[in-house]
Amino acid sequence: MGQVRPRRAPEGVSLRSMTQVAAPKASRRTPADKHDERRKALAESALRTLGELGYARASLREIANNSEFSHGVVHYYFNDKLELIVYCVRYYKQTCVHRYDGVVAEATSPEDLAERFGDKLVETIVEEAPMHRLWYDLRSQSMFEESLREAVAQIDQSLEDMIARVLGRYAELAGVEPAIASPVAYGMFDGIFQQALLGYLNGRDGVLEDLRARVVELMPMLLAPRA
Amino acid sequence: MGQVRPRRAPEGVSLRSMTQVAAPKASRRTPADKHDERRKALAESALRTLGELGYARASLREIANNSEFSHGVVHYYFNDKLELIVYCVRYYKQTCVHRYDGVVAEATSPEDLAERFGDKLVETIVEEAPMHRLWYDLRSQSMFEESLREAVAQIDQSLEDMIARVLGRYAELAGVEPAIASPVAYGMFDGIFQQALLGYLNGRDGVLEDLRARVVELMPMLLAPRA
DNA sequence: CGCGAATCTTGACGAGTGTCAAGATTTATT
DNA sequence: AATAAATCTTGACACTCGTCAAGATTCGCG
Repeated sequence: MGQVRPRRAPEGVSLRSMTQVAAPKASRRTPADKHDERRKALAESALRTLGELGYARASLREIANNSEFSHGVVHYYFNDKLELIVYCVRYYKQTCVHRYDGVVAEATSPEDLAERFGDKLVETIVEEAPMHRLWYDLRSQSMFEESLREAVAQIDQSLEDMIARVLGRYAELAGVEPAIASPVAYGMFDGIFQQALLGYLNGRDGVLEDLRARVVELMPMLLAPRA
Repeated sequence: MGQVRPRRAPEGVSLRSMTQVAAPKASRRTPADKHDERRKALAESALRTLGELGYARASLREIANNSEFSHGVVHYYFNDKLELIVYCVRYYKQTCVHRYDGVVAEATSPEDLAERFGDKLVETIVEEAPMHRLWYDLRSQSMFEESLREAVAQIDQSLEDMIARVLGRYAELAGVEPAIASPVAYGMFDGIFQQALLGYLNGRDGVLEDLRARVVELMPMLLAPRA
């Protein structure tokens, strides 16, 4: 009786599926890969609904309705709602972490980097506002829900690392050291980004231009004075 | 049929109850004041539960259970759950806005002000962490729930004004102008405060000392260089 | 094809939710 | 003290939720 279901990922996201977006072509399609692909497809579909309604208001039925699946299938691929949502946000945040890799690689001067960085920040607000508010929703929920904290802490760390790469390259191009440690830089940028996101969702005019200008204005202040 | 209940505050919080904490002693106790006092008592009680469980998980029954009221009375003083919660957060945030008035008034030097400010920030995390996470919860929810945005925007504005007073006095004591506009300053401080709050709730060591140090380190960077 | 495993659908269960109304109780007023 | 208004309790209604299990369907391999 019971225990009908086959093996499941023991917890969270399998290592392979998190560290590698595209499956290697070596083995054409193992059943384990199929399972992971299905999870991703479900996650991508769920992300739309989650980004629209947020964590608390997005029911599993609503998520399933806006997808090609039925509401029961969720429990086939995820142990519970929390695991689904953590998987979704992790899956999405994977791309966030590398959003500015091009900026870091291609910038030719400090000023150039600052402007490209500001542009990208504005761009992602316009194109992915629902995803970002979902992330802030999840992070806020983690302040109440103990079981969310580990995943949130990991994502936060990877975002901090991303900011550290941007600021590090910026300082390198300027030939100086950053004046502040990366946690501080991340906290600051996250704060003004969140502020801009909220303003954007509120329909306030000028928030995007302001964000861009603030980033460009702020970056030079984060550099140590020349020796 | 229906419509049994007497007059209600048409929406949100009455002006008098928001702008004045203690009722004037002129009229000893008008029935309207009694009504407001009861709302405040209910709000204070609700804030405990809301700070513990957050917006979505705190049911009206749970809120009432942790108070001297029954669950039905909520709808006597508030039109719905949303109105109650907005009232609660507004009620609490009133005190936040003036938390640093003493710091601004008593500081004798820029360094003194920065240290007092850092101390106060640390203090409020330790003493009122549940209230702060409730605020961040509500603000995140406002990204999804249109009807929360006006209240959130007002509170955000009053917090920005508070930061502007702190930074303005700091610059005044230093004899220079601030290098950044107040929205930027608010965004930054809010970001690192939120970061510290999250770390504190995660039980990470050193977050409070870090917050204090970061504020003290950051403040001088927000001043324009001497002319 | 055939058979077992994997996948998916369907329907239900129980718990919990916001809301509301009818009546009990308290308070204020005359 | 009597009457009306204000306040509070109680219990219910209609609904949604996450979860789960039993059965249907599809898939993959011999």
